[in-house]
Amino acid sequence: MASILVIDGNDADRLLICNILEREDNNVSSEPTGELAFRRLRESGYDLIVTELALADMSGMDVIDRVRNSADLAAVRVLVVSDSFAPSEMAKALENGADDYLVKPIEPEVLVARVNAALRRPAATAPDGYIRIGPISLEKASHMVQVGTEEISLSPVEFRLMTFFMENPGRVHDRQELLAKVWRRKDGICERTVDVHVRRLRASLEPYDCEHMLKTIRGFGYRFG
Amino acid sequence: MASILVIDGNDADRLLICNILEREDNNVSSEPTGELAFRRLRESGYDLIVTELALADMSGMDVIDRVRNSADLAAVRVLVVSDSFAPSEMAKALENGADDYLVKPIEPEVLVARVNAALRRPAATAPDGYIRIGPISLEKASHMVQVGTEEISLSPVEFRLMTFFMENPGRVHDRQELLAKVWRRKDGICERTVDVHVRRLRASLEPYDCEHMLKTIRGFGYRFG
DNA sequence: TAGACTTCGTAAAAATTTTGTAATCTTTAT
DNA sequence: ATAAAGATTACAAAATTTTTACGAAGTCTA
Repeated sequence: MASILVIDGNDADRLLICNILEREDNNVSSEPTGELAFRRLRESGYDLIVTELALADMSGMDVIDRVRNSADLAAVRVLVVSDSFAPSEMAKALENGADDYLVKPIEPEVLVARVNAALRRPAATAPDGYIRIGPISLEKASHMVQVGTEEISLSPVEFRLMTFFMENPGRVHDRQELLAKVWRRKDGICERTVDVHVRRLRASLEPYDCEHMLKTIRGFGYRFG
Repeated sequence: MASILVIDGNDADRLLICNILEREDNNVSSEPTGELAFRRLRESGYDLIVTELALADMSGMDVIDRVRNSADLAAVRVLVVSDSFAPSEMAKALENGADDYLVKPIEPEVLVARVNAALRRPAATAPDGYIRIGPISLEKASHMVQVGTEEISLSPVEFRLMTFFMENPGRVHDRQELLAKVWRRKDGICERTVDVHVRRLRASLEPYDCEHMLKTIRGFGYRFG
């Protein structure tokens, strides 16, 4: 179940969109204007925003910009809905960082498919590579990992492993996959090595009671999140 | 500059797509059939594939599946192009892991915008394998089973058994069938073992009053749903 | 450049969980 | 009431993961 925020000044459209998404078991809220929407975004976390392009107080383009330029909203997907099918407008929205662009009238099946596709994709990381999951935040550029407000120091392999987990949270990764994606080699390293590094990562998280975020899925591998 | 592979049996369309993408400074190759395309994929790396849905030797859907199920092609984006605008077809393609779905005739500006957007985003992932029956939901990707809102933890065999039941609900399965499909062996294990595992599964569901979903069909086997 | 320190992969012991079976109750159908 | 089928329980072997330890290789510093 995903948290979705719908922004549309047109009451009928807004309700329609909300209804469709609620039927799919999502946690849906909605606002008619950009300002109200951002107030809501500040209060609680959302996975995805569906926004009309022509809002009363700002353009959907502004919504994209503000979301994409805010580090803690980097993971939020933005779907733009527009009355007009103008290729140049679509191009601009997508270039600015929208995840998709739909044209009204809304086809329920299409909306659902596009929303789910956007949600299924791994979360985009901000340009500076800032990722945040729960109390843990990681910045690729500065090679920094924080738990809560404290910085923890990780070795190179540990950092890459942590990055991989944070970029792909919530799914199981078997040891082979981790060796391939984190160690960048399919063979030559024994699988137990992964265990040891997971152990070391957990040890780093332990002082902050976060070691439970790295779960063992017996018989398969590990899952973070 | 991105490496792009265009797959389309229709020569005119294929050339058109190639032309549009080449104008954008991409490194474009093309093939008319799926087999030739995969031979090429094996030889050199690509960032993105644009494939027609109806190929001569395989469906575009097969292209998606093969790409998504191959670890070394995980980062490749797949854009599907189709003659027909059928919401259900689009939904299926996106669900299977396509990154986007375009409808012919191709609008150059739209194609370019969609391609660039797909390249900018992280690649879509293989389908989740999310199943939901009544209050129970199961997600293969995360290896997670929830009853209502609570996560329950299952052992490997229990998870496989649960998955099998949820993928084949409402049907009776005799013990031989379960041993063959869940245990992947026809012999060597006594039938009573199934009983024990069913018991364990029920025990996990019991706290949520869901054990009745796993019914005993006396003389035949078990049925879930 | 030597020495101190860190990191990394492996191996092996220890701890833990899983799993198949057998033995013993319970239930059901006739 | 009785036999057949299923449910429970307990248990020990097997499989898997965790933890510890260690030497080689790489880095940094003085």
